[in-house]
Amino acid sequence: MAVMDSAVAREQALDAAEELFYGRGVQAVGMDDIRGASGVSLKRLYQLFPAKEQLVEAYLERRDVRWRNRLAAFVARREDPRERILAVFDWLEEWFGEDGFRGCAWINSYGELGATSPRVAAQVRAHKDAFRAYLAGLVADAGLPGALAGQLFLLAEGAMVTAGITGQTGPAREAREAARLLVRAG
Amino acid sequence: MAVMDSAVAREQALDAAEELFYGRGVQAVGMDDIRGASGVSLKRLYQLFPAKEQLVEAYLERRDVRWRNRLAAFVARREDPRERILAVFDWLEEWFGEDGFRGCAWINSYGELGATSPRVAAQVRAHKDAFRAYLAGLVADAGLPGALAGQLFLLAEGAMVTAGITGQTGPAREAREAARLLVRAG
DNA sequence: ACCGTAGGAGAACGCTCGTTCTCACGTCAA
DNA sequence: TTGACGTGAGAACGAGCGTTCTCCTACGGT
Repeated sequence: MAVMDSAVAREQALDAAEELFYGRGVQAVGMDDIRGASGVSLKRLYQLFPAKEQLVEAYLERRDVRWRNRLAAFVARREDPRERILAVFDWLEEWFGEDGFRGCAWINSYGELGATSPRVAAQVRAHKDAFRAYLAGLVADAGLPGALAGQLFLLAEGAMVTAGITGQTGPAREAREAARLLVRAG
Repeated sequence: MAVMDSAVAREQALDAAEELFYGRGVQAVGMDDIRGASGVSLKRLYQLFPAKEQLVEAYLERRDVRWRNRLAAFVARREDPRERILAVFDWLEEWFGEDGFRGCAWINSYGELGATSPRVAAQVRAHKDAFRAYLAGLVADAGLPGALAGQLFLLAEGAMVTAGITGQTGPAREAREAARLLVRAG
């Protein structure tokens, strides 16, 4: 492969890392697999990410930004504050239906590495906190009681985990219906 | 260690497997760790479980039986059918508060091995199906609409995952409150 | 044109770990 | 007593993989 700008190589490495780590699990993917899929040489990889764990962290961080941006962009298309809350679950359904969907990357990573890598565990907690805070914002904007946010969060987490395990999109609709009832009750 | 009955050795191996696999993750625990913690020699271990994957399967299967029995025994103490539904979440709170709680063993195992071990993935699905069916039974006994079972299931899964990641018991109470509202609405 | 440097390909190193093998010992049947 | 057998302790084997090193090529500045 020809000489390549560092920023480009970094993105290609992260593209490969995301596809492989998410699809097969972190531990099942070697640095050599990343090289093969990205075309970035091992030497370059280790210049950009001095150890595999740092590549994992960078993968989770980039995915976190993208994931939350995609969600927020989808939700922002709705006007009504209560509709926005339900739109979260509509977006989950879209996500669950994508090719290669294999559950929540953070939940999976936590199961794989949470017990052995404090840094990954902290990143998972940060991601989930950010998602919960986002939901709390939507709930506040709709003038609904704060306790609702935690309940919606649990529904969304349950849907992610269940969709990941079963490979079906149905959990998103079930969660949406439960959310609708809770919003109405709130 | 003295000569040991096979059944006893098997239980000791599974005791060690459960403690270590659950506490540290499957991949972070070697067969030698199992030997050290159980006192069962490697030769014996491989007689009882011809490969590590079979030890993992036996661990998940024994834990599945015990987990569901514990839950059912706790719930059965309540008389009122609707109270029984809420008791599921009371039991979750107890479970989350136990020493060494580190989330749902099946969700964690799925994150770790779901992509690489079809047998483990199938066991996770079977466990979750059984839990969902149990909830559906409680819902039917209470004369509530069947759709409620899926919603309660998602709340419970969300609570497990969130309690595992945060190490707190609060998600059980949040899920219980949401369940109470959904039961009342149903 | 020439040299210093960066980069790519891939071999090599060292460690971990699943699995098997060796060997010595104790037990029990004949 | 003897010898076949099962067992425990632990060495050994072989593969996988994170990480580093070697060697060679190509390019950029002077």
